[in-house]
Formats: sequence, C-alpha cells, structure tokens
Amino acid sequence: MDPKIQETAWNPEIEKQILKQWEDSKVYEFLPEGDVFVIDTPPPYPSGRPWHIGAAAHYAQIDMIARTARMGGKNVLFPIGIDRNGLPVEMYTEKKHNIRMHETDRAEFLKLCATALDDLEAEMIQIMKGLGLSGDFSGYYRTDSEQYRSLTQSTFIELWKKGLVYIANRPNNFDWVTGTTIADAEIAYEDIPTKLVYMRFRIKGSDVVLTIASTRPELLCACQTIIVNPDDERYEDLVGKSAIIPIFNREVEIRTHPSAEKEFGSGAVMVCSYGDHNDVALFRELGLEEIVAIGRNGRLTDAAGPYAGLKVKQAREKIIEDLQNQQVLEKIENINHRTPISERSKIPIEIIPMEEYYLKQKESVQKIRESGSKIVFHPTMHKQILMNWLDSITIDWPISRRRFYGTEIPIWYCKKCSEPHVPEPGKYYRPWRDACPIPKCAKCGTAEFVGEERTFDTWMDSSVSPLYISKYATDGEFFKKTYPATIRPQSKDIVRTWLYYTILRCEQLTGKTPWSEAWIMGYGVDEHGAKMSKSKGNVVDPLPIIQKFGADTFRFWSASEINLGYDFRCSEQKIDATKKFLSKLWNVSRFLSALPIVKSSSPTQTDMWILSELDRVVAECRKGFEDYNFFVPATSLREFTWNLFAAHYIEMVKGRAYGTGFTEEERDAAIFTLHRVLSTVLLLLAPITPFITDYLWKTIYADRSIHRERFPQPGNHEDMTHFTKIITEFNSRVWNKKKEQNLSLKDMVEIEIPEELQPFAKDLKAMHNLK
RNA sequence: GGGUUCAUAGUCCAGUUGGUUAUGACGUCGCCCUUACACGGCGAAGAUCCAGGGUUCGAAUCCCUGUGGACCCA
Repeated sequence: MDPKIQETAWNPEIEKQILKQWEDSKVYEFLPEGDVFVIDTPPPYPSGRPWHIGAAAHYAQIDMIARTARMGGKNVLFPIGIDRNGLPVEMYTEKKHNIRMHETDRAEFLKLCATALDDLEAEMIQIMKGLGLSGDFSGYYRTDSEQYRSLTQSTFIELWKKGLVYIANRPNNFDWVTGTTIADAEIAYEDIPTKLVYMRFRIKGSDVVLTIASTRPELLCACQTIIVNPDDERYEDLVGKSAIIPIFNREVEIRTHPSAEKEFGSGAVMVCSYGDHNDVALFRELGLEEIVAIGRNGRLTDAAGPYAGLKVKQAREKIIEDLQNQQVLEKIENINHRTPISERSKIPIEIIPMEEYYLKQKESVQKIRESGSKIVFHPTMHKQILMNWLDSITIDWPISRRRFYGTEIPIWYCKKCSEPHVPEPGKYYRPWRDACPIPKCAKCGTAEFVGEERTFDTWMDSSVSPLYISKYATDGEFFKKTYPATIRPQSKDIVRTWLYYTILRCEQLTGKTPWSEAWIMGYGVDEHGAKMSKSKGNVVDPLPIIQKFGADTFRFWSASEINLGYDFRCSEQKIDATKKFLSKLWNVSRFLSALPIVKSSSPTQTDMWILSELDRVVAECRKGFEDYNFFVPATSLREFTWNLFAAHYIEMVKGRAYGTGFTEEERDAAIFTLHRVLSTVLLLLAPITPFITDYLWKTIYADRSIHRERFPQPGNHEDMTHFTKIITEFNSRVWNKKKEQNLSLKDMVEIEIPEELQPFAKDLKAMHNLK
C-alpha cells in the first residue's frame, strides 16, 4: 500500500515534462470536423518588456475557454498569433536607435522594427507556452507576414470594388508627434490645466466691446464667426452685427447657436477651424470657409501672419503677450480643460483638414446594432459598451495613416491624370517600393504610376482576424467549417475598436456576424487597485512569477481571483497563497494513490452523503463553465475539496479505507467513493490547472491524458446535502471538546452521537475514537 | 452633462427567486507533529453589509435619493 506519489508537495518543475508530453502526443490538435469550436484569439502586441501580468492572466483564461470546449466534446481551433503592425514598435525603434522615422530610409527603418519585434515576440511566445496554452504554436501567425498583409489588402480591394471606400479632404484628428491621422476611437480625454483667455472684440461701428473666452487664442486668425446662445439676453442686440478680431482686424458675424453655453466663459464663443469637434460641426452646418491655421508639423501656417512657424504652445504665449500689449486682454483664468489627446503619444491632438481614405461605416451602424444585439456577451453587461459606441459614431472611419510599419495601402496613381488603381487581390503589395502591376492607366492610358506611400490603420489588419484564422479566400472547405467563429475573447478597453471594427469589416465582407459569443475581461490592476502603467512603475512582470510559482498556481490564482468582466488585483502574496491549494490537492491525491482502484456497489450512508455533495459541485461547476466564468468552478472546487472532502469526509472514512474494524465490503465502498470524488474533482479542475491534474490523472487513473476526457455529469444520488451542516458541526464539537480537555485528537472521548447522525455513527466513532 | 459599474472584517471576495446566527480565502492571535499534507490541523478574535428614506411580517439582497471610487462617452 505504498503511495504512487512520494513527494509531499507539488513541484512546478514537473510542468516542463508535461508540456513536452503534450507536444509529442499532439493532444490538442485541431480537426476540422464534427462539432467545431473556433476561438478568435487576440494576437498580443509585443510592445516591450515587461509583459503585463494582467495580459498573462487573460491568456490563461482564454486557454481555459479552449479546454472547457474540448472537454465539452468540441473540436477546438485555438490559433496563436502575434500582432506586429503599428505605432508602438515604430516609437520603440525611434527611441532605441535615436532616429526619426520620417527622416530614415523606409526599408532600413522597417528592418529595424522587425528585428525589435522578433526579440520581444520570442519572450512572449515563451511565456504563453509556459502558461500551458493549448493553442496552435506550430502554426502561429504574425499580422505583418506576407499572408496576413495580403489578406488585409485583398479585403480592402474587395471593399474598394464594392464602393465602400472613398477619399475625402476633411478635418481630421491629427497627432503631429507621430505625424499621422488617427480615428476617433484612438482618442482619449484628459483634464489638463490650461488658460482660459478673455479677449475683447470691438463691435463694428460702435464703441461696444464683446468679451470672448477661449482656450485657443492662437486660433484667432482662423475665426470665422462668433456664436451666442439664442436665449442669452445679454447679447440680444449684438446678433447680426460684426465683430472685429483683435490683432488681425478682420470682421466676423455674430450669430446664435444652441451649442454656445451661457455659463461657460462670457457666453460668447469664437468658432475657429478647428479648435474642437464642435467647431468642425459648426463649419459644416453654417457652411463657413475654413482657414488652415496649424500645419502637419504642429506649427502655425502663413495664415497666422506674424505667428507663422511657431509651435502651437509658443504661438499661444506670444499672442497672449500681444493681446496684453494691445490692451484687449481682459483676464486669464486657470481652468482644467477636458482635452482630447492621442491615446498613443499622449499629446493633445489638433484638428487639421487632410486628404485621407475613409471606409463607410455610418450606414452600417443600424445593421451592426442588430447583429451585435444577437451576440451573447459574457458577462451580459458589457454589451452596453458596444451599444454606447454605436450611438456615438458620427463620421466614417479614416483608414489611412502616414506611417511606415503597417500594411501598405495597395493603390497606384496614374502619373498623368492621378487616377487611383487597385491591383488584383491575392498578393502582398508594397506600392512605395514596387512597380505598378497594372500596365497602363484605365482612364488616360499612361503607363507611368506613382505608388501610394501611406499604410492602413492597424485596426484594418486586426479586424479581419476571424477571416485569417478561418482561411478566408484561401481554403474554401476550411472556411466553411470554421467561419463564423464561435467566440471572441478580449479585454473591455478595446470593445469600441477591435470588437466593433471586426463586426463592421466581417459583415461588409461576408454578410455574417463573425462570432456568436463575445467574452469580455476587465483589467489587471495593482494590489492597491491602481491601473498598472510603465510610467507609474507598478507593472508586474509575469515571467518571474510564473517561474517561481509555476503555471498552474498562476492559473488557479487567475481563476479564483478574477470575476468575469470585472477588474482584478494582482498581488504576489495572493498568488503565493494559491499555491497551498495545489499542495492540498496533491496530498489528498498522495493519500488516495496508496489505495487500490476497486469496484463497489454498496456505498454506505457516509459515501452517499459526499456523493450527493459532489453532484451539487458538478452541477455548479458546469454552470460556471457554460458561462466561461472560471471563478465559479475554481472557488467551488477549492471550497469543496479542502473544507468538505478533505476536512470531513476523508477524516471520517480513513479508518474504514484502511480496513481496521470494518468489513471488506465497507472498506471497498470507502475506497471506491474516495476515488470517485477525486477523479471527478480532477476532471473539473483540468481546464483550470491542466498540469497537476494531468499528472495526477496519469499517475492514479489512466495512461491517457486527462485532456482527452469529457466533463463529468452529476450522478443521480439522493440529496443528502442537508446533513452537511449537522455533520461538520458535530465534528467541530468533538474537536473542541478534546481541545478543552487537553486531549490529543486520537485519544478516546465520550460524546453521544445525535439521533439524526446515527446513519453515520460507525464512521464517526472510528474517526473520533468515540466510546 | 450622459452611460456602465462598484461600495460587505486589516485586505480580497461570495451571498442564487428577499427568510433564522452574513461565505470563503489571505493576514493576525492561541493551541497542536494527528500513520495524505506544518505548503498542515484545530480553535479564536475581527463587519453600523457606504448614508438616508421607502416597499414588506421580514432587506446585504427590491425601489428612490444622496455620497464616494473606477472605467467609458460627449
């Protein structure tokens, strides 16, 4: 009766051997047949060390989704990808080599970016593998590969041909630090202290002075009208008159508009091209002629007269000084202004009219609202993020970017007539480098072309991930089996970008919603509840934690700490504490591994009781797994295994399992039940802690991996859970009594077993050594 | 300004359709090597369930108002 397990604690080093076994036996191989389950895995972006512990937890949980589906009998496609397009690597490279992208040879710059990504990616893959992700690493994809970029380009060409893409010159969010247009979805807002400048405008043909407050005095030169609220009695007389812009001495009309707030500043607002989005809307609504005051270099243009060439901030200081000198400055208030900033570079954006490509999205909003409402969200509440976003879409999606490390826009322009030409889909095109594949201009017949230099917004790439993983346009059979995908797991901060754009693009291309379910996770915050950020220095590196505690500990921590959809705290102390549960499970298994596997058909009342508790746990876990909320099975199993099974049941039947003072039949019933409970617990834990459960399963129960098994069903035992409280309380009472009398737990004591516990009397007597 | 969400021991968290004494973990403090486990066992202390009002025989739970926090949008 030697235990098959010798060590007294779970050793995470074993995980490495298990990983190898999984790889060798291809236990997670996907077969495109039968009941297929497709996960649209988020490809992580290797943006620099360290990787975020919250992200590692996120991927551990996505793996639990894959394993849950597999144990539910599905064939699971769990692709692994790395997102490599976009701004972060460009900025990383500029900093690392102290160069400026737009001043560096393009091919050279791209090479430097790719090298940086390779390094960062290698570590990321190592972490994902080490976490035990059961995804397809052998065929992992990169969004900057020829295949992926050619898909992005092909889908663009398709939409172009459908007439969904157009070019337009309109005010755009411009990030002059990175030198590119950005979409509304990439804007964040921050309260920044700024000066609210009160300026005096003279009214033409009178001595009346109108005071106007603005946070953007440097835009005076671009002012085209002044608005006041129609209900504002103070300015009733001035409406329709002209005001004279100080310094520039140009006349503009005063009109009414409801967007002027009476309470803000003086109540009179100057409308300039372009201070904010309201200015843009007013210029459009009132048909004003725009004056471009700020250029792409972030400096004022010639339209700003004496201020031309100055940066926005310098121009503001200078103009305030001049206003003061000309005695038209009334006062300055320091206020906190909600300022739109670029999510990437963190600087206030400017609104500058530029010619960009747009993908039509406005007319799709209603349709997406319908298909979006059919998607099952886990948790349900996060569907609202998508719906709120849909309500606030006002313009089409600008998709062109003036950057290098991205998928090139596949367009060539006729050198003579400028007619744009798109090539045939199916290949990867680099128009900035390659010759145009079209022999001559379709419009004028010229054979000379100029390649487009811009790249796509990276969401153009990311938004076709369900198409890439299902081999859209390259393998019809596979596509039919795997599209639409089953589930999109992602974090909640990119609902309005990745989730939304994917629905938009996939609907436009396939007419179908890309998945039936979306699983939305919260953020990992630090142990005090603050958001982790590199600037705060509170980012927890997952690599050393996983190395120290092992993947299963990390995974069980993530499952038991993260309630689906809510933010979660990351503290090493908590992870450390989780380790104890694995040790408990290990030692329970060690005890059981010394007992033979037997059959029994005559369970005692004690056995029936724990089996009915087990039924309850199985049902509860299955419910949690159904919602991919691993918090439910993790906490339920820990509670059951530790505080009921180990603490009470095992103690009650230990004597019986050893056979002292019991019949063989009784003994076998105990051993049978012990194994039934443990094997069920292992199966239920398998998606959460795949290493330890597989090891124990193979050591005690089978040659075949636990990851080829299905979830257990609840048995059909009579409900005896009402005994639980009485049993545990009785046990406590005995322990307390022995403690009071200073007795050792094995000493004999005299306590009456209550009537209702008579069915368990024999076990209880043996357990406590009752008289 | 609008939306989502949260508020329960020192800390984190549970509490299902309202129903006796509010769950568990971490931490703290005692005692204990008990033939699976000291990475353990037993026990103890620790909560105005954010505030106020309402519905009800009964509210941590439902409704209203407010306060505070997080996130999102304008």
